[in-house]
Amino acid sequence: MVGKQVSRTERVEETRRRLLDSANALFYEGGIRATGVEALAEEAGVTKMTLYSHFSSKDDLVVAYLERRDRRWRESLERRLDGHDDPKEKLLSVFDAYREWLVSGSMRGCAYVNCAAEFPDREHPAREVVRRHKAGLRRRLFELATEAGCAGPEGLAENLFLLLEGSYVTGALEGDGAVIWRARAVAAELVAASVADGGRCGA
Amino acid sequence: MVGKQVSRTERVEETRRRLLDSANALFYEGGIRATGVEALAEEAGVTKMTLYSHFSSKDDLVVAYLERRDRRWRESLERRLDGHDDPKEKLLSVFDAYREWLVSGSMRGCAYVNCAAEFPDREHPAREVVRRHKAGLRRRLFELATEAGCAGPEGLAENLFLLLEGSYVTGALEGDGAVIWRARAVAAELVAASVADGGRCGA
DNA sequence: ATTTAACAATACTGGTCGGTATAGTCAACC
DNA sequence: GGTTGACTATACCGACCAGTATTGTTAAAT
Repeated sequence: MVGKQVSRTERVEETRRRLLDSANALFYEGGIRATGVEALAEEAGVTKMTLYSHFSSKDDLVVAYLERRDRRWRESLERRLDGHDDPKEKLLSVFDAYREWLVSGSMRGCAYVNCAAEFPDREHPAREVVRRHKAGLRRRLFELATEAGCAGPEGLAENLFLLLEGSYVTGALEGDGAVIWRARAVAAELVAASVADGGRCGA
Repeated sequence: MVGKQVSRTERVEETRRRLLDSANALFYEGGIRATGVEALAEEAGVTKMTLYSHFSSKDDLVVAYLERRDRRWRESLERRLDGHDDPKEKLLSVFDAYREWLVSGSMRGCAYVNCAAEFPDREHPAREVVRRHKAGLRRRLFELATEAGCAGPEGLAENLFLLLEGSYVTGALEGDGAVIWRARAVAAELVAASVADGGRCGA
């Protein structure tokens, strides 16, 4: 019946984690601009003052939210990739990961595309996170395409990237992740062509 | 030196047009939520009261803005299509139209995707316009694919749709429309394959 | 020439926003 | 066991928001 001793830093980290959890839920589902700091704090079970003792401003929290979401997405993707041996399957399983990521959430689409829609200013700190996220995905696709022995891996990676973006956005708009399967099928054709004919396909 | 006589209905239509012009500029460039009705009215050179005599609410204006933008996009697209005879070129020129539409504006991306990002509620009246817009593009692609004699025109149209969405979003994020050319190149491969092998490509 | 209606000008409502100030509570820490 | 600091509670700030009410003014319509 004795409550476990909790250190101060543990408490701080726990509070910060809850705040970021709330940000992830409310910012993603309801939009960033539409979500007030008051609602954020309440969802996290803390007061606004506590929020501002962890983050210097709402923008600061927005950046932290996007960065953590990016980190979690990468981890989720890598776990998925680890489940495959064939490099071509790995490459295509990115589509499966995206579909599951979309369907398992509230189907609000790409947090980074949404963020760009809400913050037109390209110099906004959040937009830098958006660029990093997209660059990260592109790089990973390029690595996977290279490992799969695809000819013209940059071009192929770029084409797969476009299919991912298009199907993710569309899936979100319609509330149906099935369209990502279609994109995957097209991607499979592109990958096959890239292996077969020396990368003539759009490279 | 005699000012031209202007009828009352002409004046009303002119005012409404200016309001919609302002909405098109400010909503698109700065985002809908971030743009206040006061700023809208000022940009149009009228007062807020006048705005509310033309539109019953901001949402009402948002819907009108999206609908007019959709109408104009369709007209612009059809003009582009009329410049081509070969049905396969017509199909691919949709990509050119999209690229020019993106580059000629303020590179803020798809107004409908942005709208969906700003209004999470799928029942919001603006979201209905978004659905109509996307459905319209899909239908047109299907018609063009059919006219081009592509096998499996529904599947091909869907694939081209995904490439358009992906490249348009990406072009907007990066502020560079060139990526749409890449999507066009992939689309050309898909179209060629669809004509050649009876629609095996992702259909 | 009178009526009518689209407009300007302005002030206002009630609400929400991001962010701050102040005072007090409680448990980990040394 | 006293000190520290993470936290609560609450009130507040100025700014902005969507939308309304009121009172002109002007020019087309009749």
